[in-house]
Amino acid sequence: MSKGLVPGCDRAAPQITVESALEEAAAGLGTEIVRFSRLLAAWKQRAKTDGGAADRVLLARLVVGGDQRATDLAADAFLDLSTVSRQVRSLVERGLVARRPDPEDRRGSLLTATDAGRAAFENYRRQRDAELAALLAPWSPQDRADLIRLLGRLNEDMATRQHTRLGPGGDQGAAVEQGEIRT
Amino acid sequence: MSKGLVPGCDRAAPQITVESALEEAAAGLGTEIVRFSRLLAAWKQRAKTDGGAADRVLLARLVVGGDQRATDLAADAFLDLSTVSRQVRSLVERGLVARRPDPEDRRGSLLTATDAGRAAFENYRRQRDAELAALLAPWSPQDRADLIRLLGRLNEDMATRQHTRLGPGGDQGAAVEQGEIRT
DNA sequence: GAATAGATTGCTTGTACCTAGCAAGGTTAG
DNA sequence: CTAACCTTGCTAGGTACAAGCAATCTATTC
Repeated sequence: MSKGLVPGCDRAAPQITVESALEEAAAGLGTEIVRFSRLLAAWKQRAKTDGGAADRVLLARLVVGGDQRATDLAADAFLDLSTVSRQVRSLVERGLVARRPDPEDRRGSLLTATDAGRAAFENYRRQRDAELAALLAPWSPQDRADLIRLLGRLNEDMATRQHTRLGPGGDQGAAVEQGEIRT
Repeated sequence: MSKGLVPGCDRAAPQITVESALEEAAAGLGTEIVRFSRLLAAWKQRAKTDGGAADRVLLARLVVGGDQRATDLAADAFLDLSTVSRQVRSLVERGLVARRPDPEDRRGSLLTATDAGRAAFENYRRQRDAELAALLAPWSPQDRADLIRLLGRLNEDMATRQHTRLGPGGDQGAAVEQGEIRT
């Protein structure tokens, strides 16, 4: 298609090829993402009985990321602060998370995963990883590595867009470089 | 896990290396999947205002998969039939889906996407793909293709496990052969 | 330098909505 | 009659938005 360089439209031909390839890729990725989303929902539903569900993400952030304030958790998980507040209360009531006064700011508190919380998280993660390992077992090491790398990059890019949309939220690892969004 | 793991060889290292590599990959993938899940939820939340939310999946199935009964939709989406029933009612009330008596079984009805439903779905998909295209624009064609391919394979494997887990009486056949379908 | 009014930040609570499953019903088919 | 298909009532969970309280910061004034 892009070979015939007709004098009248030679400029547009390569452009169109590149763009249509991009659109095709976007459509394909969209298909896979929707499908993946459905599968994830079903998986969550199935794994709901053996413990809480949504607050696991917050617990995980506390275990692997260290003590944090609720605001940081909310920004990290793309959740409203009020939602995090409730989830944290539930976690505290179940003894998985403890509140501790922030020595630097007595308005809020620092959240810590208790030993029980760490154990619960490890238990959950072990089971999850076992299932994933069974899934990945027949894969080639190359494919495994590629999937993780590319999904990681997709996450990075999506998070950047999300944060850009929501404004500057707390962020720990990824240096999001967007201009100041004052006003 | 407890496979052969033959000791005594001059180098048992490769076995161990293989297993630990698999576990490491599973852990890495788990991390990325959890993160991706949160990002997807946030994205859905943000896109909630411009139309329905969850019933889009059912509408999509009807558009790309043709007329179906509610039971088939439920099996395909891993949802309870009652949930599908309600969502279908909503879709019908909004004029996106029409009921039509099944000529072969008057107990239920066949569901069809109306023209408005098709238009709504196309509109949604166009917008979704535009966002994804913007996201993928800086990617190399190789990375794009790889991500789609690997995510597709992950979906295949997960769907297989899901179906086998739900038992053979469930919904075999519906979600298996959707080669060219784009949802 | 101290006091303090106003703005900002951190979190909680009230409310409403959406999604989902389970259980109990109707209705039709075989 | 029994089984298949669908609907409806109830319940539960997760989430956002708005409103509000408490602690801190900033700036102005004396």
